[in-house]
Amino acid sequence: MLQHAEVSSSLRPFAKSDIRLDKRPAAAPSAILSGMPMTYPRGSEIYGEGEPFGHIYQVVSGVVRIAKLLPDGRRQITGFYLPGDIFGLEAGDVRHFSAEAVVQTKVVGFRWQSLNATGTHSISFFQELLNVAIKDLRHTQAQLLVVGRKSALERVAAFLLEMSERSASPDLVELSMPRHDIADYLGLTLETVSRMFAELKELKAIALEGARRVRLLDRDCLAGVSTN
Amino acid sequence: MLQHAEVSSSLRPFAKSDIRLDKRPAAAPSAILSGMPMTYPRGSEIYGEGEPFGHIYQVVSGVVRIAKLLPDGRRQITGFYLPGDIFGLEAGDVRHFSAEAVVQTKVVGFRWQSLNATGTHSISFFQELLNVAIKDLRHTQAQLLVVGRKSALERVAAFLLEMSERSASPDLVELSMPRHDIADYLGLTLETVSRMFAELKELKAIALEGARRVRLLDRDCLAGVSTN
DNA sequence: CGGGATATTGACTCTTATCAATGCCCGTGG
DNA sequence: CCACGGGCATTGATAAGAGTCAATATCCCG
Repeated sequence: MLQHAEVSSSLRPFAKSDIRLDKRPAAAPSAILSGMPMTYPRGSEIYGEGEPFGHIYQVVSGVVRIAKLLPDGRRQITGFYLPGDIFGLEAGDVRHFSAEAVVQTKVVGFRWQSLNATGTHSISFFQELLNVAIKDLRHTQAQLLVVGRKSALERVAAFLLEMSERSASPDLVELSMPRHDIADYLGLTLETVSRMFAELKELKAIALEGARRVRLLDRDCLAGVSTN
Repeated sequence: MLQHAEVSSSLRPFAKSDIRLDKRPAAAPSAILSGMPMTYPRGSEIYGEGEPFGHIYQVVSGVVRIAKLLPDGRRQITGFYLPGDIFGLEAGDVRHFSAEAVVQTKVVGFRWQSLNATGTHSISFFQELLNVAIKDLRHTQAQLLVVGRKSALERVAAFLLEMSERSASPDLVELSMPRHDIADYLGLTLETVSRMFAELKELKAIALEGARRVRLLDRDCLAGVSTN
């Protein structure tokens, strides 16, 4: 196996050797892409803002976050991508956002150039890709409503419901991301996120089984709090 | 002419007769769509959340806002669409957001069903549509950063720079939307928007020539305030 | 040009950010 | 197996920014 000896601690910068090109192609959870899988360690960058645009990706396992930074370090995460999700579409030739692995993550990447070459793919392929982009757009617009118009408690409740809907076990949600990432997704601070978790606990809407494992006790309460 | 006798005041609901189906097809500013133009009076709905998805549109003249409401009336505007812009793409068969004319607005609409019929259009048509969706996605992601992470003053400065870039006369920007719409686009209240305009005036970054006409005096100052 | 919508400004409140201290988990090594 | 250590999370006290309510002022829309 190409497995390297040591995975870095989360503070050391990642070397190229940390990113593993897997030997065998693996079937992706959903069918529209196949390609050479790559494995990224927790916290590593898949691509960065300003880099040339070359590939689009599908998550095989793990979680990816798409984010943008302001010069002073403030960060907004625009979305989390789970197994089966496609990310990395660009309209121009340069990346406008960065993509990072939240935990150790396997993705399959595909050269845009070859996908885009006329003759290689049918109209239905581009219709499918158009659908992916439109759904992503819809999600980002919905998130804009959450961030622009909801209170801190409503945002956290909405986040938990979103993660629950996308989870294999809707009543016991594994949050693979730290509080800081949740905060940067919701436009809050990590302290406020923590306080809102505590408040939802008092409302008996959730129970925490360790910081990253949330049991949803009262989905109706959560939905009411979230103001859908 | 099909012009109806009276256009409503902004509080009365719009009748179907308020929406004018123009007699002659008009060339759209950009080339990928052509169709029957429709004219909507100021404040009227082009489509509403929950309605079936039938058409996509291109703005010919005027301004369109895309918005979503919470049950209690809070509203988030996700974007303003100017002449040449395409809006109204959906992934499913139902509208997730509403579209309204900010001022009297002319659009051309196209049946999605016929656009989407195989054989009617080439791959490059769908590639072009994919580009439209991706650019819209990028814009919404950027707006999420503005709303999630910037201060009120930064948001208003960013808004003015955005409108300036999209304006025919970049130094004298015509804002066709009221303060309330700007607030709902930026995730603020109209009072705060008004105060931030006043603050930018004190900084000599802008001058107001009536509430809807903004002269940009110091673009560098605006860009500095906006923290790009 | 007239009047109702729209915008500005002010006083005060409240939510959330900030700064700071403590606690807890989990992985690591003895 | 347990103790240790370090990132991560929680909790508390205070401050700051934006919201709310309210009273004019101004502007455009017809």
